[in-house]
Amino acid sequence: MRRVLIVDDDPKVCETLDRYLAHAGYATATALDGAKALEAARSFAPDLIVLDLMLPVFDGLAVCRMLRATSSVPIIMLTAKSTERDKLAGLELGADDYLTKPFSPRELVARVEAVLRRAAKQEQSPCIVAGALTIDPSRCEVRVSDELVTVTATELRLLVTLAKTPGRVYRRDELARIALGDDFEGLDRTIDAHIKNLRRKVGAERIATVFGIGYKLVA
Amino acid sequence: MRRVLIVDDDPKVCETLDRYLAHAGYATATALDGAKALEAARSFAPDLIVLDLMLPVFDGLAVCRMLRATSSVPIIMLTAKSTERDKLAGLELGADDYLTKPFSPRELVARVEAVLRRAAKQEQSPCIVAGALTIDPSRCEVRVSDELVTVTATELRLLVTLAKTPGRVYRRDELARIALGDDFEGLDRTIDAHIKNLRRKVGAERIATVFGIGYKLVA
DNA sequence: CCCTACGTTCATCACTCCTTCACATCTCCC
DNA sequence: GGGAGATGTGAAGGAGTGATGAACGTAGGG
Repeated sequence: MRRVLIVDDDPKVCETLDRYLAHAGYATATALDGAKALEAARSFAPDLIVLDLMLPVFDGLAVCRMLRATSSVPIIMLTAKSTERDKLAGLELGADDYLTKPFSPRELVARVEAVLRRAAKQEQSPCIVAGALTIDPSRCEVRVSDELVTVTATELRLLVTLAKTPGRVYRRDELARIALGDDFEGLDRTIDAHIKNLRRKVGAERIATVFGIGYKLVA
Repeated sequence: MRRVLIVDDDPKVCETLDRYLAHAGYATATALDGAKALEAARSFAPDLIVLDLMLPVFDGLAVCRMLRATSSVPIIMLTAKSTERDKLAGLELGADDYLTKPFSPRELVARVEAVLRRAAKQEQSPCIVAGALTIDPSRCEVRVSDELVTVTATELRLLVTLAKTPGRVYRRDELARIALGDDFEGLDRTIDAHIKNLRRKVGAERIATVFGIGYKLVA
């Protein structure tokens, strides 16, 4: 369940938004001023923050700036001022969206969903890129110069290990421990077999043998 | 035909609005106080509610709040007070629009149509499209190249999960947690059974098995 | 109350792919 | 260049994984 932190100095507004978001299936927390907001951002670890511009202690812009210093959590700013200038200032500081009061809570829910959807799309790219190789563990896919090749789960783990530090030499027992599990009891030659299969799929020239030691990915 | 519930403590106002809305082609019902309004909201199942702020038994804000706890039916608030503050309170509580008395009945009809148009637009948008698949969770419908297929609630949740990020591989336990609930204690093989049924309905080629890991929707 | 639809489980079959082996090939060192 | 050891490779076996149809239990509706 996605978590939303609501920051507004008006308890009534907090309560209303809280109820709407909870009803829409979100886990929620509220904070009434900037200091509490920063604390809650740490302790509650929200997936998204709804942040009012006018706040006691620290104002919304300050909170936004401080959050952005350490985190990239999506932020939706609420503001009573509707001039272009304010919109710009909010967006420049890293808000993902903003809403001008008054607004219907339903619209907020829609924005929250839109922003989370956008964020989720961005987040799904912990692809490992090494030369012509692009490895996407979350999709279990490997691309060689944009050509899609299918690899098995074991081959993928092996390739990811090698690709995280291209050029570094891994001994067979290291590779076995990482790709086949700490408790692997088989022969080192098993790794050879997997390397053979990987070479056939990604191109033999990309995986180098270091005689007497192990294998490495060519940089 | 769209259904509109009119809530006002003044029978004359009710009658006037009723006549105008009926003439504009709406099915109507009226309620004279907050309690009757809540009951009518259940029994009449309106597509939209016109709600006066000043009411006996429960006032308009209370009614709005109670309705919103369980429903997202569009609400237009009527009020004699015209200060910004009241506008804010109404919108924050979930009204979709508001009208300050006195107003012309014709204007109300226009607002009703605008709000219903907006609501219709929002409602039809959460379709998830992935390749030839179109999934409409709110209608529990799935289309495969415009061919309508019926799926069960569980199959739908499973398909929605997969379709939100096509290509991403989901482990069985992830799918079970999302589609069957956090507290699901059953076997992973249950997912297999649902996947089998889904494949039969949407086409086996659209759901790929990732050996040793789980399933994914082909992009 | 029965019936239907659905979710879950089980047993069985089919398949993938990990592992091993045997032999060929290569590297290094003498 | 020759030998010993290390690595490459194709094939085969088998453990583990997935697919499938049927059976069971249950909840909801007529």
